[in-house]
Amino acid sequence: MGNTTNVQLTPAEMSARTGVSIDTLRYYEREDLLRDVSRADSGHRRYSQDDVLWVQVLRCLRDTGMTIKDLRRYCDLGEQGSKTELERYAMLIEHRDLVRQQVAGLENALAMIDHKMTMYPQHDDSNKTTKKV
Amino acid sequence: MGNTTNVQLTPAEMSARTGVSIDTLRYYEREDLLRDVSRADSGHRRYSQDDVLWVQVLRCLRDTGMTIKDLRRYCDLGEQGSKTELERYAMLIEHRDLVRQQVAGLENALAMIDHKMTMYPQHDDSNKTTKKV
DNA sequence: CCTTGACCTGGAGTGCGCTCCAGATAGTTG
DNA sequence: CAACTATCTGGAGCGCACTCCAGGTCAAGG
Repeated sequence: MGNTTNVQLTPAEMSARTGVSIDTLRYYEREDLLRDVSRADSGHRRYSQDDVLWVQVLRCLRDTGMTIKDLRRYCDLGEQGSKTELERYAMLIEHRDLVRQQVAGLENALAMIDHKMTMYPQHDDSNKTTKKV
Repeated sequence: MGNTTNVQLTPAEMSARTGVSIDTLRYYEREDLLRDVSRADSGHRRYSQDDVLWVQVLRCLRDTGMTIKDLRRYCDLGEQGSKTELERYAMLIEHRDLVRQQVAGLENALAMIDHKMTMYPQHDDSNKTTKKV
C-alpha cells in the first residue's frame, strides 16, 4: 500500500508536477495538510507519488473554497483511521453541496451579466450564455 | 432617467435591502465604487433606488471574483460617459468568460470530489453529480 | 434637559492564504 | 578548493476585502 513506485521528487520537481510553489508546499506542511514527507540524508525533502496525488486533492478542495482549517480537520480524521470514514465522507458531501451552490450562484451571476450586457446593444458579441435558463 | 421614485433609504435600510453591511457600504464609497450618495440635512446618508440597483450589480460582480480595483475602473469608465461604452462592454465580456471558466473548474472539481467519494463506497449517498460529464 | 440610538469620520485591526527573507547547510561542477 | 545552486529553518511581510473602534454629532422621546 502507498508509494508503489520509488520515484522521489525534489521540491522543485514537486512544484513543477503540481503547480504549487515550493513555499506553499512548505506552508501546507507547516499547517499539517501534508504529513510525513520523507527526507534525503541531506535533510532535503523527497516527495512521493502519493504526495503528488494528495497535493492534487488538496488543490482541488482549496480551489473550490475549502479552508485550510477544514482541510486540516480532514487530515486529522484521516490520521485517526477507518473509524472516521463516515465523518470524512460527510465532509465531502457537505463540500460538494457547497460547490454545487457556487455553480448555481455563478450561473445566476452569468444571467445578470448577460442582462447588464444588453444595456450596450450595439456591441453585440454574438456569444450569449452557454445554457438557456 | 435615474431615481424615479423618491424613496430614500437610511444606511440600516439599505443594508437590509442589499445584504451588504453598513461598514461595507461606506467602504465601497471610500473606494469610489459607490458615488454621489445623497445626504439628509443631518449629514446622514440617504440611498436612492438606483443605489440599491447598483449595489446589487456590484455584489454580483464581486461575488464572481471581480476585484475592487477592476470595479473602480468600471465606475471610472461609466463616469466618463458614452465614449467608454465599448471598453465597459469589453470588461463585461472578459469577466463573463472568467466566470464561465470558474464554472468549468468547479464542475471538474465536482467530478474529482465524486471520484474521491467512491473511495468510501459503503456510505453511498445515492445522490451523484447533477450532470453527467 | 438628558438619554438613547442611529449615524458620522478617520484610521486601525483582522483573517486568510500565501510569499518572501536572512542566514545556514548540502551537493555538484570546474 | 571555490563557486554556484538547491534547499533548509523560523519568522516577517503582503494584498485583499472587509470589519471594528473611538470620539463626536444629531433628532426624537420621556
